[in-house]
Formats: sequence, C-alpha cells, structure tokens
Amino acid sequence: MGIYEELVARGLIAQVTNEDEIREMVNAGKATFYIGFDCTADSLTAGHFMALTLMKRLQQAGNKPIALIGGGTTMIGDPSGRTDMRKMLTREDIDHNAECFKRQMEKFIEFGPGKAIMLNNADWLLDLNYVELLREVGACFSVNNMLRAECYKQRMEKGLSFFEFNYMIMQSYDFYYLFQHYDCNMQFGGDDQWSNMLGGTELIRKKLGKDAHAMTITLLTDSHGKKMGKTAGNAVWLDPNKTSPYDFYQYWRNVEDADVMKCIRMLTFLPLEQIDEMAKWEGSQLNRAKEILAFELTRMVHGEEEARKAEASAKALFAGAGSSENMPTTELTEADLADGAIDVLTLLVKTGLCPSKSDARRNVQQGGVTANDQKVTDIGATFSAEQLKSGLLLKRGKKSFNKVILK
RNA sequence: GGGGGAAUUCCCGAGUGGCCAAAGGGGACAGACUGUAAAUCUGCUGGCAAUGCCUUCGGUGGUUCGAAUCCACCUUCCCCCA
Repeated sequence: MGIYEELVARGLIAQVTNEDEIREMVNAGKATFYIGFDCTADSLTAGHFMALTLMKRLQQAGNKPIALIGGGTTMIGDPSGRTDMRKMLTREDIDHNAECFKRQMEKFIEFGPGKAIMLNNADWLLDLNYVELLREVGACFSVNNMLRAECYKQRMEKGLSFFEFNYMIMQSYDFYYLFQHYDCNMQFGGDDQWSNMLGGTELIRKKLGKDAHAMTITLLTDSHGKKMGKTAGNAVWLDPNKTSPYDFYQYWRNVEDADVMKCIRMLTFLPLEQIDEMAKWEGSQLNRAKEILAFELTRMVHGEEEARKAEASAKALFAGAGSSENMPTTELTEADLADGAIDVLTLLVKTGLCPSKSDARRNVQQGGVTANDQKVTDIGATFSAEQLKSGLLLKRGKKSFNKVILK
C-alpha cells in the first residue's frame, strides 16, 4: 500500500486537483509540498496538529515538506468561512506568534538540510509593490470567479471588505513564489482552503504554463457536523500553558462514541490493521478506544511522560485507582485562613474551580461539590487547618477537581 | 455623495419611561440516568458583606423623582439609490 492509499484509507483526503498524478508523485516521494499556517494566535491548535501529522506521514514516504509560516498573510487574515472580519493584528503580535509556531513545529517535523524547510511569507509578501503586483498577477484573477467562491458565501450577506478580499491573491502568490524558488509542486491545506489553493494552481498555469497540484485534508468534524478541537468556542491548544496536558488528554478521552474511531484513524499513527480490529468494539468497550486515542495524542504532543501522568490522574479520579500525585494542586498558607479555617465558597474560587462565589454557591446548592468524596451540602461549610494539612480533594461536578494542601 | 435602518447579558434575540439583572431560544454549568459517551428529564446562568446593595443594554453628555427605553453629539455596521 502506498502512502496515498493509506491517506485515503484513513479518510484524510477531501479534494484533489488530479488524483492520478498526485498518487503517482506522492507514492514515489517526488512531491515538494507546502502547508501554510497563519499565525493568528500564540499557539498551534488541535486543528493544526492534523496538518502536521499529514506533513509527517508524507515526509516519512520520502516527500519534502515546506512549513510556511504566514507572517505576511496574517497581516490580512483569511475571510474563508467566517462571518466577520478578523481582528487586525500588529506586526509585533504576528512576529511573536510566528516564533511560537516555529518552536512548536520543530517538535513534530524534522527540519534541516535535506529534510523539511520552514519559510515565512513575510519575507516576500511584505515587500510587494502594489502597482507592480497588480500588473504582475492581478490580471490573472477574475473577480467574477472570486465572488462565486464558496468560502465567501457567508460574507456576501454580511459584507466583505476589499482588504480581506485580497487574501486569496496573497495565498496564490505564495504558491507561485514557492513553485518558482523552491520547486514546490503541491499545496496541502484544510478543506476550507480549497478556493484559495486553486487560486494558486491557476496562477501558476496562467503565468508559467505549468501544472501544480493541490490537495485538501478532510476537516475533522464530529457526528453533529461541528468542527472538532474546540471546547465552548475555545481552541484546544498544543501549548501546555494554554491547555494543560491533562485537559488535552481529557478532551480526547471525552469524544463521543460515534467519533472515536474516526479520530484514531485520522490522527494517530497506529497501523491500519490494528485500527480495523478496534473498529469492531462497541458500547462501553469504546472507552478503551478513547483511552488509546487520548494517550496516543497526548504522547505525540506532550511526550510520553506527560501522557502517563495525565492517564494516571484520570484513573485516580474516575476509577479510584492510581496516584493523586500529578493532580492540579493549590497550596494555601496560614494567610489564606480566617480563624484557622476556610469556607467552601472561598476555596472553590481560590482553586479556580469556580469563577466567582456566586457560581460556587450555585454549585454547592445543586449538589455538585464534594470534598474527599463527601458531598458538601451547606454553603457555609468550613475546613479546618488540620483537615487541609492532610490534603483535601475538592471536586466540582464530575470532571473538575483540585487537590488543596496547607503549607 | 443622497436616503433608510441597526448596536441589548457568552451567542441569537425580545423589550420603546417605573412591574428590568432584562422574555424566549442556543450554548455553558450542575443534578438524575449512564460507560468520564450520546439521547432524555430537572435545575441553573452579572457580582457582592445577599429578604438588601452594586455594576450592565455601542460611547459621551443631557431631559426626568426615575432611562435599555426620550433628546443631542460621536463611533461602528447593514440596506437602498448614485
């Protein structure tokens, strides 16, 4: 089985410009491909992670990856699929984000001579001259076609500024530039990038009379059609300071039954035969699959040790086995106590389990708070210094918890 | 350039002088049922020294005993005409 067939079997490929040519090229390890990453935040997300695994898979098959950091394109911001304009970022923010991206990527992909290369489109986009650019490539773009692009659909109702409208031209220019300077013959990206990517292949054809290819990765959606990798509107970050390894583990441990196997197939590097075997599991057996998914991904992103810790904490909390050593812990000092004790509400806020005392009160009243597995029913309950010294396991709901110790 | 409309809590969206911390829905959170799943049902959803007090309806000022609601100016956005 070639790498192309494997990608298909894993459900990773959404659209391609020319299947036969791409299959042959990729299987023979002849592709030099790029994936662009716009640095809109200071950490990569679970969504980017899938793109990185794809880079790795293709690299392992002998193809040459280019990771393109969007220091230039982020100055504009991709309007694809969005209902409103992105916040404009400053040059400093973008540079900072680009640095963060770089560091995270280096953990996954091997860069260096003969291996993958990393470029930043700020290096060529920011120096472009407006009139020259219009004369060079502007004539190759049909506004009529651009307006028809699926990715602008929502914006045709809410409004699209000329500023953002140019994003497609910038991205197309990237491909055109990489094709000429780095022999880059293929572009990968999320499926929402399809229009932008075709802009590039068309530009290359029109300007150079040559064929370049494009291929999109299936967007990872759950069984309700929602994008995965988000919790309540917040991204699942790869930076351990923004999403702790434990939370990262829990995110994948909690995917719905209907989505586990899809995630394992698309995101992990487990052999397909093993995955096919697991696909037979059903009902509560799927919990085992979820553990494997969560462990594998946490291991890839945060390393073996962090993955084990996350797993151990989860077992300690949910299965009553394993150690509580690695649990999130809050240390108190005498200064936090009033009259040698502290009340539940204050404690819930101090540990970060609740954002405010009002919220803490509601949680206690609804029976969602336990201390050392004893339900707390009184909002006025207090804990003495003696109780705290030996360690107190405070839980809010089933999944949020914190160990409290008095120093 | 001319004309019309809009901005409300996490999101959508009602509210057009006091009965408004603000309907309804979504989401989030908690409980029941479970398998750390889904579906379903229930509760809950600004803050605090809590039968009360404080902050919030794009911004700034004003009218009024009292303003999300009325007036003026400003900001942003949308629609129609050019």
